[in-house]
Amino acid sequence: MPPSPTRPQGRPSATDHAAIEHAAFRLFEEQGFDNTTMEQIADAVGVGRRTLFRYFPSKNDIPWGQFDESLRHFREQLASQSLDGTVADAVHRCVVSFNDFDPATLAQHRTRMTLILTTPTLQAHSALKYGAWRRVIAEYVARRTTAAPSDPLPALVGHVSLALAVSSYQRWLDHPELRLTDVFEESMRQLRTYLS
Amino acid sequence: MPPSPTRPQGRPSATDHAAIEHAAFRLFEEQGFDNTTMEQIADAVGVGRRTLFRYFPSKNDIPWGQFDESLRHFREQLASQSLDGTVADAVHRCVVSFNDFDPATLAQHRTRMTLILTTPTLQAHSALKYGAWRRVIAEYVARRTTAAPSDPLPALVGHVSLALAVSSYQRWLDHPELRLTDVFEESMRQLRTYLS
DNA sequence: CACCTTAATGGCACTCAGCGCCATAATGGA
DNA sequence: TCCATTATGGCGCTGAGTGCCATTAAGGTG
Repeated sequence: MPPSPTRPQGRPSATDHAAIEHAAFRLFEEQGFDNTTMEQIADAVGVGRRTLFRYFPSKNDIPWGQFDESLRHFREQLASQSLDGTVADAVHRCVVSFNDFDPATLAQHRTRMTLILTTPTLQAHSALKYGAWRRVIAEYVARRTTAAPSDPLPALVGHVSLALAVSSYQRWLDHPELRLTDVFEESMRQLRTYLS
Repeated sequence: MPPSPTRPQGRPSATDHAAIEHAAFRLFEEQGFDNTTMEQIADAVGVGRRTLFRYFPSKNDIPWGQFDESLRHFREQLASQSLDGTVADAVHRCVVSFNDFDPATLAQHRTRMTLILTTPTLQAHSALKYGAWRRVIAEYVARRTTAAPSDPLPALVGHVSLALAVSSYQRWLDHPELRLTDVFEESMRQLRTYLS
């Protein structure tokens, strides 16, 4: 027997993250995020409201999809950076690559980010998501600089990297003709110019 | 008759922002922010729950006090900057001065910021407050650089200034012996070093 | 086939933030 | 005394989120 994708045991799942996301985004687009209730999403998926909360800890987390898992990749990519260049270059490379999406999924990503960046409720929630992202960077910088725990640099780099990323995204959403990674590079250049 | 502080007319207020803040902070400290209900605060103030929502649009806004009003000062101070220096210097000066508090109110300010920066619920809500703060900076930069509305620099400067401010605050909260304005300066120096 | 274990579902009831509605209270003025 | 003005606060509702628990749908074992 081939060790088939073992269905462990127990009652099979009635849905999955992708199906919920799909139904939810359709409703968000039709009625807006705040006007869509978890009950409506549950009905659209064909599942109980209670079950939704087992897949996403909150309604605000639905637009973020598998963000938390993607942080693991981000962490690993940072860890595998060569130690030759500067810390700033390594961080910048990984931040850009973290946001370099397959053209096939780009449209979906644009929809996602538009929702997140234009809905106040989600703007607020994103602070928590961003916090986890910043922490990944801060941990890397701390390791690379063998900084004391109280060294302010790691946290600062996390915050500034986020600042660059979010303002790049805002520009990218306004200008669909630009490539996201190019916008990142341009923002970085602008910041360097501004500060000198 | 001296034009006495005209009490306009109508039923007098039963409380004010300061009294609510005071009662709320006491409860937040005793039980934590999330475990404190609006009803408890209302009882402590001696006022109806419904009335609280006329003074603060949400529970999350209570720790921010009169932040929205202070943005007006911030805007005016930026507007009154000399045009001699660089935009970066003007922004930096105003950001530092915005966070230069009277020693008498410093302890209160530290309590406030500790609460905001360590409570996840409030971290999330702060994104909305920060957004308004960033907009003030972005508007100033746009004016000073006569930027096209699509110019990315104003938004970028807003984001990066915020990044500096928040990481400075985190450091200041960890190190009570430091002066907040000094921490700002140090963060700015560190950023310049990091990027060059 | 009956039975057990495992794991997911989903209903129910509850708390709490927030909001719309509106009757009521407390003031100054005519 | 009556009126206009303005704040209060009670009531009832919606909707997110949670704890609890009975139920369902598998796989495995004798």
